[in-house]
Amino acid sequence: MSDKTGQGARTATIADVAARAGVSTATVSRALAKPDSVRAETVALVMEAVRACGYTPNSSARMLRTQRTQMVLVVVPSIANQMYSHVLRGVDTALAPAGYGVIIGNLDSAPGNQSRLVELAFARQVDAIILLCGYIPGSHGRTLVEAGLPIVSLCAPIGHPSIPDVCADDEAGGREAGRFLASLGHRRLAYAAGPKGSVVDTARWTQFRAAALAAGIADHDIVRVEGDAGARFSFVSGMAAGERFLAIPDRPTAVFCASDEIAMGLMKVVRRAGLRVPGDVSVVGFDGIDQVDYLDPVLSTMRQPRQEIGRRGAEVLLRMLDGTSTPDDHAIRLPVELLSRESTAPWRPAPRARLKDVRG
Amino acid sequence: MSDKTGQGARTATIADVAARAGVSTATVSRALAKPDSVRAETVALVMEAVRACGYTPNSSARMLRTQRTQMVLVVVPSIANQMYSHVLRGVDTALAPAGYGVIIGNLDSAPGNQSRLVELAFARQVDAIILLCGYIPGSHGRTLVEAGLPIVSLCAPIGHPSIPDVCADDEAGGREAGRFLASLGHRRLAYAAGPKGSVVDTARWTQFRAAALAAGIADHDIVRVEGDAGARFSFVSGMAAGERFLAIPDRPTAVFCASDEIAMGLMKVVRRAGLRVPGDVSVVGFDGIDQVDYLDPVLSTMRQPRQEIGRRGAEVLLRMLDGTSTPDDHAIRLPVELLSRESTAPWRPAPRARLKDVRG
DNA sequence: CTCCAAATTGTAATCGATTACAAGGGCGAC
DNA sequence: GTCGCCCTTGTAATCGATTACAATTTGGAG
Repeated sequence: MSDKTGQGARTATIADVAARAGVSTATVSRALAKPDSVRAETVALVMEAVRACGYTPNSSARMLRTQRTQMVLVVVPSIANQMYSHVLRGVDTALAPAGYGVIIGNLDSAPGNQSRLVELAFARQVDAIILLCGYIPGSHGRTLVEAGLPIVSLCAPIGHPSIPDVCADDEAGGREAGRFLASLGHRRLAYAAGPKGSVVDTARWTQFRAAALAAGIADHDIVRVEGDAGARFSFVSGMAAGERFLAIPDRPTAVFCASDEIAMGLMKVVRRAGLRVPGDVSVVGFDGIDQVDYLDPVLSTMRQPRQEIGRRGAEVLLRMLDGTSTPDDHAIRLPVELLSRESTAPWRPAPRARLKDVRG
Repeated sequence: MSDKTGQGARTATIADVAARAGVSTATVSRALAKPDSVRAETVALVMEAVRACGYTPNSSARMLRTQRTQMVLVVVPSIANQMYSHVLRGVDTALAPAGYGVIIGNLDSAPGNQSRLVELAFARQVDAIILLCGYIPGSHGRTLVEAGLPIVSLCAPIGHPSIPDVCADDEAGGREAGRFLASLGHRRLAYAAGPKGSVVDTARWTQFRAAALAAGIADHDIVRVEGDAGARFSFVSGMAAGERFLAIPDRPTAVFCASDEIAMGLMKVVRRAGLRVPGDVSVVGFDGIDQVDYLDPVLSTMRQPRQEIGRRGAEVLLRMLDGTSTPDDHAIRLPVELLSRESTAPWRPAPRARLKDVRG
């Protein structure tokens, strides 16, 4: 009764396969890894035994022996953010053919999470790391860098000497947004800000402002509107920015937002207040997330090459892993694209006056 | 010159720690795993050595020895879908305290992905599996079930004898939607369908229809509008449904949609055609994803307890893992909640006539 | 026929932890 | 003083693969 024979469907090991095929475990391993080094008939024999046993090599054993896990840790601030899920897809499509899998480290899922990520790296459960969070996670005085694994940072530059950056050209994006709104005839502009001090926010804001100044707009006609400090680039932050925007005395006629979510929040608030988009105020977002297509009006935005960022970043990482990395990899900037859609319109001076004329 | 001393920052092993602390590796292992079984001073000694070496146990070695990876595979149809990212968070919050990590198997990131997932399970790289996809992935004639790991299915019931289901009460949701719209006075209803034949779609549709009939609405006044077959519960499918809805001769005044994304697509199309929501047509979605808050009007919807589904599912799985599972776990249905917001309104018979009266 | 290189396969060490079992030491009871 | 038990620690086997090295076979050249 306590006999376990025949009940525990114990997984087959390489020894089982070897026994069945009448060869040594070394031969089985070779037949699977490099069939060319084994006689064709033997390979066939082994394959047959593999099939018969339903054998799949145990990955823990392989990892231990080879000292490689074929896994990459990807640290994302929030998995619910569309932006990151597209970057992730790009990462995956580049990594999969090279035999690497992805472990997602989601920062927003649990507070104590940071230390779990660090553990993962130090326990050698991954071979390399991709950061989408713009900083280097750490805990208990250790940071991810000290694990000594190859790291690249995507979407937000870190500027660490040993960590290549791959991201969209935020400076160009800000500049282009400034030029675009100015070219539509707007003379008073606002910037709905992201988290103050973040590299990304700074890049977009300074260049936006610079472009506006260059287009002849007065310094005091370019106002920076803060959002909700804690809420980063989110929708709720955009609503807060919207409230502040409405309170500006001589209200700007166009807003450049640090993200699409911010733009959505802001649009919601200003439209509730009775303003028309783009009639009374033009809005431009940043990112190009899918949701902007669902809006009415469809949001004009600076599209980041999300999937491309992921793909390029993964390629850089693969080069670091096989030692063929070049200095060119260290800082890659990918172009953004202005999508002019329905939330922006040329500014007509004194539209109300004209309206009155029509009526009168 | 070929001397490697001092350059390769080789990761410390348990042997290094043991040597430094002047004890055996067994003692180090015990001091870390169950400190109570080791003299306090020895523990202190070991801890000091651990700190000095910067030691973290190698997880591959541990996995091999213990035959457990402390990892769970979660199969999701698309990581970009908000619905799933919230379920994932629920899963993670329940799994993390038990010492389990999550590996996300994203079905939409690569076509050949299915076989990678199966490999993962057979290679014993995970201890258990959570399915969010509503079916059992397989490849090369093997399915995930055959790996012999504990499995639970979330969000969409599979009905497999060895796989517990945890999902929202779709039947109740459909029923409640039907009752709600009827109670608002609507006498002609439409259902914007999800993928035909899927368990989820069937449950929502049949119960919606049943509730409408029970409320005295005629059978021919309840029309099912198909979306885009390939596009599942998505926005584009909703747009297709919207076109078909517009083409209905004696057009219904309210639509119940199989998902929020479908509702968004449909709303976009019908509003483009000049109809007002909720003035001309009321719309109810299903899921309760964040994006519906961003809409104008805010969408009325049946909210699924997303995070709760994930949490409960993970708890069931943990019970299967430690052998304390009960039959009650086999099929769990969580209640949905009707969120009545801005996209639904009572139906006023002949509103145009009344409008004329006011003017006349 | 002999000899050497190439091709093929086997033997056994190895990766780094966990843990069963053995062994040593301390202490109280008799 | 001796015995036995408990507490603590060490020795060595083990998990399941990969791979360096050795051994054997094969085939061709001379």
